[in-house]
Amino acid sequence: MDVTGHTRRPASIRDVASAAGVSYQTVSRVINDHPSVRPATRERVLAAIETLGFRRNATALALASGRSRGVTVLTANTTHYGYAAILQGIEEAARAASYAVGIRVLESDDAPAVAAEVRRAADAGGGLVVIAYDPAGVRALAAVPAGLPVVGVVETPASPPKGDRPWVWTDDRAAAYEATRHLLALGHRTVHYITIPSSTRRTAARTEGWRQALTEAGAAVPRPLQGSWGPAGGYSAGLKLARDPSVTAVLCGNDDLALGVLRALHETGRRVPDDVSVAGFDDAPHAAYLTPSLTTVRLDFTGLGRAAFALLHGVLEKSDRIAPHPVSVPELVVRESSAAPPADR
Amino acid sequence: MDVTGHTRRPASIRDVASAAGVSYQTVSRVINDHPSVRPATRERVLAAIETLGFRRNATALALASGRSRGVTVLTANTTHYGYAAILQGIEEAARAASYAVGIRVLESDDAPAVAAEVRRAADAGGGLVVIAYDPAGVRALAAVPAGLPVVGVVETPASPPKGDRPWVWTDDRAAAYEATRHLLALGHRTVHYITIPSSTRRTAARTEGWRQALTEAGAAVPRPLQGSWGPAGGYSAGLKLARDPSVTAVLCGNDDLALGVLRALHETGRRVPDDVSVAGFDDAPHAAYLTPSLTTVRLDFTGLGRAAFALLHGVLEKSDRIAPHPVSVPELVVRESSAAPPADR
DNA sequence: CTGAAAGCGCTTACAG
DNA sequence: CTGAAAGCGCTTACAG
Repeated sequence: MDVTGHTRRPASIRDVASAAGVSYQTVSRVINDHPSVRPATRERVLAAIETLGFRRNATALALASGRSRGVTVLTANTTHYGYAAILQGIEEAARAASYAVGIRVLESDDAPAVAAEVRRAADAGGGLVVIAYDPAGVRALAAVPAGLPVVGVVETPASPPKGDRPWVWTDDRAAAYEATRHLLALGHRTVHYITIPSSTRRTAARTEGWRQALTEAGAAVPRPLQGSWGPAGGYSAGLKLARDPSVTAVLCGNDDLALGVLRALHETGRRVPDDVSVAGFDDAPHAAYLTPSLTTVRLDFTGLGRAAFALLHGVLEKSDRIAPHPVSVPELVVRESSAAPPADR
Repeated sequence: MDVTGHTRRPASIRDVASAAGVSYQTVSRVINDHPSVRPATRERVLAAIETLGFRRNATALALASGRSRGVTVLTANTTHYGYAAILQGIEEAARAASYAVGIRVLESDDAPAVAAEVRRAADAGGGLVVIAYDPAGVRALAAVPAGLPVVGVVETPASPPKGDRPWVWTDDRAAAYEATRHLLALGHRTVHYITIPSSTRRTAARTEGWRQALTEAGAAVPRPLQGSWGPAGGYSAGLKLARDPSVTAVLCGNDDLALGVLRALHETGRRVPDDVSVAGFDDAPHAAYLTPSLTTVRLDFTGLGRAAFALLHGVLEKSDRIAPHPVSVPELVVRESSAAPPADR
């Protein structure tokens, strides 16, 4: 110790051992809650740990034991609402389980670049959670080498995942189905759809749900418009739709797209919901405060993140029964932006 | 190798050494770009690395060398725009420097809980970036033990930081001053202010800038209203202000607060900007797409995150000259939500 | 230019 | 119940 009270080098189990008058193996037993330690010995060790301010070196633990109590999240984005909320859920659950969480952004969706990022993520040790909502993420999930513990956060898959590589998802099909049904029930002849950027699969679950609702109602199925993740994409898609006077209802892949659509409709003089109804996905924090407030489908991304970590935790700890982590069902939230079409008024 | 082509245990430097017919120290020299290795030897080692798919074990590297090429970000939040953008900037810069980034959320601002989180963050090894925009963050920054490399992302400080514990910040005072001046120049008699949650200092820089602009103009200085980080706080503060017919200009601590204020004014029948002007801070992605589009002050949080990492990198690598990382100056962006007050029309 | 030794701070068998 | 040994995969001096 120097005069400031800080040890130059943190105390190791050997320091604790000599302070407590035991061998360092005994210290190891105490900090690992090994049963076969005499209570008196344990007390002495605990006291030495306290006075020396000992903290077990996580790096040495990882090297010696071969496990690292860490998750790395691989994602193409950290700021869009869905991604950010998933990350929040993962961090929450990881912290509760005393896991460290790392984050690595996939800047490119170029296959070799993605593969390199996956390798670097694996270098951290521990498990992986890959957010596979976009081409980069989908590629990353596919590029994870066998034997590496990984959970994918995916769009609703066409077929269930393999047992050792679990996935989590929200019920995208049901979400889109509900939202479309809501708009049709208001009297709209059809519902136009602006998508978030698609991952690899042409028949995304949301598109399916939307199409199914239209088909069941005998409504025409317009061609979906490709949007982006942010308001700008909704704005430009909205300008296109605004030129078509037959458009009376627009479903948007997320609330930020919807925000852009609202703006585009405003600028082109189409009133919402009087002339056009708009609905989104997510129920992001701002959805309720827009004017008009936004009809949307609430998706529990934070819960999804928690579930992803719980699954990963299960495979890492090889617990027999992985606790089923239900992700809440998408819930339609009707607000001001949806109403009957002009013809019905 | 088994039939699937995956080694059970990853190749170590000893495996590479025996494959290349050299000692493992030589392998260590090659992977560390040590100059004194004969080119022919280097080639053989490189070839063995390639064929065995060797990757240096980061954990062992950290344990043996005592440095870990990692940053842990300590923050009370990961989803609000400013926090998320800072995190994005840190990750970007860290990835470019081949650093791993960890994230740990401060759920409580209770002093012992914060101290515990700081200790756990330190356990990861490497450096720390603490986002000190709120009580939890401010406490965390103060609780970082001496000797641990740390950079604080802070509100504009009253006095400059110590040399070995650098801070970064945006010019909050100038930002608030500019926004307030803009509103006064439009003819408003005064500007009401809704704050984001204050950290410890009563006289936050933004409040100072706002007050200074008012005082210089000889305007009355109303009592600031306490908001939150999200739209809900802006909404309730906005309802209060809407009851006062003398309120014609409102400055909001961030764009999400402004969104809530817009909603409150709409619900109470006060038109923006005809009756009341509203301005925010941040220029978040949605600000330009709101109706009315939002006058705001653009703050470069991503650049701030990059700068924070650059500073940390400097102290970790003990480079003599820490590259000055300029954070761009706040920039007023005038949009539809601000105009002359009703009296002047 | 290259190799043999010691050690980073732990854990995991193996003794007693 | 407790201790002595070997080892996790590297790096850092120290030899030659």
